[in-house]
Amino acid sequence: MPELPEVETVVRDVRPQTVGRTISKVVHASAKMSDQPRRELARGLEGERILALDRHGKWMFFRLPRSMTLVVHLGMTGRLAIYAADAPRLPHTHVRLALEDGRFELRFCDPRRFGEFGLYDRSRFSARFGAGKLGPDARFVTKSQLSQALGRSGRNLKAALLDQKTVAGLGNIYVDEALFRARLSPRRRGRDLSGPELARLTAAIRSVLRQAIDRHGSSIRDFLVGEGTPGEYHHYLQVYGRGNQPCKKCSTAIELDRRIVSGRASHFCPRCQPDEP
DNA sequence: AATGGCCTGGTG
DNA sequence: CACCAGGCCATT
Repeated sequence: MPELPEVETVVRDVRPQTVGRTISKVVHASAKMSDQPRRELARGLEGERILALDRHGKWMFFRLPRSMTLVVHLGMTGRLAIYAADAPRLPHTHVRLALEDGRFELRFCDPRRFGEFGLYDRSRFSARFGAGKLGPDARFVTKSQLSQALGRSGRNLKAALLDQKTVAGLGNIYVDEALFRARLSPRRRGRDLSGPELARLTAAIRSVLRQAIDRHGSSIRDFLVGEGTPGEYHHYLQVYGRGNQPCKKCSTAIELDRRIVSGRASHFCPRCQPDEP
């Protein structure tokens, strides 16, 4: 569930407390979380200064010296935050990194373990995240980038936009919200969109993400930031999670369809988002 | 391009 | 007890 706005919220929370600081000790790293044992993480991280924290889509990249990168993905249930070293630990806290004199720790907690916490060198990083692996970041995607990515796709919009190679950062919530705002059916094919429709989709993606970031993301289920402050954007969702409820624009019942992308719930207004242009 | 598996907490 | 949440990768 953490999508781009939630990850951006975490980045803004964690960045001032990590960038420029040194990782003094890998206090704990659970074996089940990654294929890298604690001693391997310790060898790569201890004594290193965090040079920058970047985000691309839902991925977080802590830049370290010598082209090393600490990669963090929150999966569905991941949480990343700074805590006092003596603060009680959440269940399923898989990694704890002591910073500077050890009074504070960066902790990674992930009950469902869909997330990732791993150290990459330059070659492993580019093999995984290099050219063509991730699409442009959704926050500032342009119409021409979307046109490039969708222009020849025979898949429907819902599937194409969920694919991180098309555009990076959208998940089930914000795809449904962006399509509603763009008045496009999730069943439409990418290659069938007109110029004005592509422009609408571009603007919808950017504006829904900007507004969600302004509200610190959506806190449905278990997403919380830092000390546990919830985001507020779930109060502004127009279609996600509103199956059978009236559309906020036209009062038609919002549809919930699991066949558009199998296994995924798609929420949309059949009147505001018609299948034919 | 479509599907299954990973994983576990919460709900009916 | 069955099922659902779902991002991402591997497989078909």
